[in-house]
Amino acid sequence: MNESGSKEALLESIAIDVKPENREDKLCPHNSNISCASCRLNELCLPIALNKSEIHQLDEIVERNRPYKKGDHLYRQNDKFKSVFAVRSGSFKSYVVSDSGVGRVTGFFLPGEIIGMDGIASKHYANSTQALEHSSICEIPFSQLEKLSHQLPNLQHHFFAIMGNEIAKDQQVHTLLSSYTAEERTASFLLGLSSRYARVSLSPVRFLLPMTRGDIGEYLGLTVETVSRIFTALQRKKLIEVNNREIELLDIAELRNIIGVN
Amino acid sequence: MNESGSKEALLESIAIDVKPENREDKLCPHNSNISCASCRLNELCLPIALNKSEIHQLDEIVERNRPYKKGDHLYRQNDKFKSVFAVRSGSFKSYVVSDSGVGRVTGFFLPGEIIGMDGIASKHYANSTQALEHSSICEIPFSQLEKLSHQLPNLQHHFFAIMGNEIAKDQQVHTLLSSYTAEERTASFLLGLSSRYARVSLSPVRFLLPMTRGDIGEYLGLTVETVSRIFTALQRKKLIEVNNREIELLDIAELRNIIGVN
DNA sequence: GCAGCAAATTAATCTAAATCAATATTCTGA
DNA sequence: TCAGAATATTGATTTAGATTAATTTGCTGC
Repeated sequence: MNESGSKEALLESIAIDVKPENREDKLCPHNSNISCASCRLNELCLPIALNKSEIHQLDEIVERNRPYKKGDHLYRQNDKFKSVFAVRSGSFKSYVVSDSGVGRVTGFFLPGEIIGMDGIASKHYANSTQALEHSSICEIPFSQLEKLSHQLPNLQHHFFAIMGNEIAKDQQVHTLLSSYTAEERTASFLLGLSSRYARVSLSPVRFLLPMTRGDIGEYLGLTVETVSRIFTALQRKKLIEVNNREIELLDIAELRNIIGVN
Repeated sequence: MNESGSKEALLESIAIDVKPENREDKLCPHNSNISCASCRLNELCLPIALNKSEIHQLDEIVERNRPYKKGDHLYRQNDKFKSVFAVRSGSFKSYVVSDSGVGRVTGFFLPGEIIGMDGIASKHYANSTQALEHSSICEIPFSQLEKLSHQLPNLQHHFFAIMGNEIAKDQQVHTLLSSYTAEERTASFLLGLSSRYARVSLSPVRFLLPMTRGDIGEYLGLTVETVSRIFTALQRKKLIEVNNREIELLDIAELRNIIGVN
């Protein structure tokens, strides 16, 4: 409820270039020769709470694939479940296509976040996931992750936490979709992105949207037109500054106010 | 689609046994002296995939609390996370109350289902959960479950699966809320309940709703009035028969058709 | 460098579901 | 057993956001 206030401190301290080419460099090179031990995301990705030797063991099972181009699929709906994935750089979206052909975006993934947990139970991925931009991934074969979790209580504990976090997050989205207005959804979405960027040491007030208005609309249960209109309205109210994919949050307090969090 | 006739009416309080001759079971479903090994839900609850001795170990850590009366809370939003819970009989709802006082239902739980996983990551429950009727619960202290999971790979594997299932399910709800009409949501909700009742060997075509129209509306992102109207409309179309809390699904194929699943 | 297409904006209508309002039914507890 | 409260239904009206349509902007590959 009101335990969300701690993010504020980060706001001014970090000012980071948003030009794509620099962003990638800063975040995580597409270079595959990095190890978990040296990865700058290791404080928020799987290695968190593991010690040196444990990280080394994790390292052994992680596969660092070639980079993915925009639009490349990590996996498709109904593919056999094999791995979960940690975003190393770039971003991804998950979506389902219904029989009627209408696609709906079910999630966006930024660096340090884990993709593919929806396939664990049924042994088949429940959605398709593709890169929104040039991106790189660490692939973690799930059976090996399970085996290793069994040896490393810290890893088991942490993976339970990651899954629990996903569940809690999904339930927040449930509330958002079942009771928020278009403006509230949009404000909440922008604030959510903001703190996720802050988490990877990028500016929480100025960032590039890796997804289209259409993607945002599908995710939030709105149409493209509505998303666009709300962006314009928020800009008119001086709460944000939009320039195509570039977003600046001008008044975070007031954005929070819109969704009733103070 | 029709359930085996040999199973007793486990939960007569919430569902109607269509075959009265099968009501030979004298065991009170709220009886606390049952063990996991003898629990009729053990094929779909935590003990699944465990062997005799493993089930015994699980049994050791399960606390079988006194029954809960309608309205009793299992826990409240922001309580310190301690346990997950398996529904033994009855039913529960989870809900969050926003600052503005508007409550939203985030989930319903039937026998054999696990409650409380939203608290694992943050160590505090993200919602409140209360009994919808006289119900009983198995409480599983999470730290002990973790410890035991570490000893029993089967249990670890299964709990990962339970969490993965929750994630997959939440994402289906995301799609439902972001793109389905009121009628589609309602049909999907009824079909969902139907298969969950089937899972515990209750009739998938005739059951009692343990929740109010208001609860359903909050869960589906609709108002009470809309839920009521849709029920009436579905009844007029001869797809269901409603009598206050009693529901009969008359044409499952056509209900499926509404949500585009054939 | 620009043709062609994808993405985004803006405006005018339309509509599904919300809101408002009144009544009916069912449950609960003294 | 009955009074009051909670729950449910039904109808009239309103409205937020969808739909339709047209235009503008940006981006990609030749």
